[in-house]
Amino acid sequence: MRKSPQFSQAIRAWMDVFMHRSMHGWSQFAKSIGLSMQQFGILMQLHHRGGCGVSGLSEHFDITNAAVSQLVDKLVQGGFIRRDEDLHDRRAKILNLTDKGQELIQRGIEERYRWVDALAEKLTVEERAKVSEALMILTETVREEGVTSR
Amino acid sequence: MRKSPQFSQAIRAWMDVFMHRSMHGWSQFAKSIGLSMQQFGILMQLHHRGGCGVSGLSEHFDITNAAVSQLVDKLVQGGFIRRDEDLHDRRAKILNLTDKGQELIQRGIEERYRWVDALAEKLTVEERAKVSEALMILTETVREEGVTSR
DNA sequence: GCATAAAGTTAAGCCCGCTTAACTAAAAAG
DNA sequence: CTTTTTAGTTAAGCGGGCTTAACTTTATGC
Repeated sequence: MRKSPQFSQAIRAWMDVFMHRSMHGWSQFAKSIGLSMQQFGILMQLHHRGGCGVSGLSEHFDITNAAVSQLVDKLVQGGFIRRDEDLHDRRAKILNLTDKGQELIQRGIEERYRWVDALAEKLTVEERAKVSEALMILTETVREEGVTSR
Repeated sequence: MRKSPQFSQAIRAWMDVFMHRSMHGWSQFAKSIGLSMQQFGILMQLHHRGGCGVSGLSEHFDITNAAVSQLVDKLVQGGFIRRDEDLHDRRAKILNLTDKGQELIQRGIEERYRWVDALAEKLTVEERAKVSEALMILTETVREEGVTSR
């Protein structure tokens, strides 16, 4: 327990506050546009892993291909995603966000950022600098080291 | 746009990484103990706003009292929460986590913290100090100012 | 080439969450 | 004291997500 209780304390407090806001915010947003969290989750996943097949999603969400296929169906009908052909494997489909899908996610992200920007305005210039540096450190560390924890 | 693009950049990058991990982690955890996200959400809400009535929850989640009542039913049957009497208003119930419920949430939170602790170990001592300070600043700001964003 | 495996879709069926509507019980308003 | 409001529950019914099972189409291994 010598690994800096202060650090643990700090990051846990922040997680509490942040998670709570974000989770609620996302689910409100999804509901506001008439999407379930699962459907929205698929859009999010496509947003930041880029196009992938049905199997990729079913693995990530730990549900069957059939389930994904059905969810995808609704999203295709809604015009949020496209089923593109895979040129190298004619069995496979590559799922991609349409422009409409992209814009939607972008809008959601912007909304989520708003309170954080409001937060920024309460900080002094130095505080902002400190926070920026710290978050960059964290983000880099996660990305580089790929802290899996799984 | 003069309000520090660097700050925005930093916090957005972190949000991306963090949100993704956390959302996924929570839903896996809920599923692993056989609870839906909605049910789990109720437990979470009770966990950190403390006991409250049915109406409080229905307002927060923006669903009807009937829906909450039914969800609560399952959680009561599962032994996660209790319907206590309100001494000042005999119509009302006060919903509280049981010990089992408390432990469950606590365990979930601990699991969520694990990857963040793993992350801490990749940092140098100075980095940890910087990050601690920054997160304390953020958390305090949110809590004090109550940045609502709503 | 032929058997087997893999990617995806479709349909039937189940459970779940949610809503509306009808109801009970208690508090507040007059 | 009666009327109206408020807190909560119950039941019927709808739509959604997920699974299993059966099927089509394309790749792969021998």
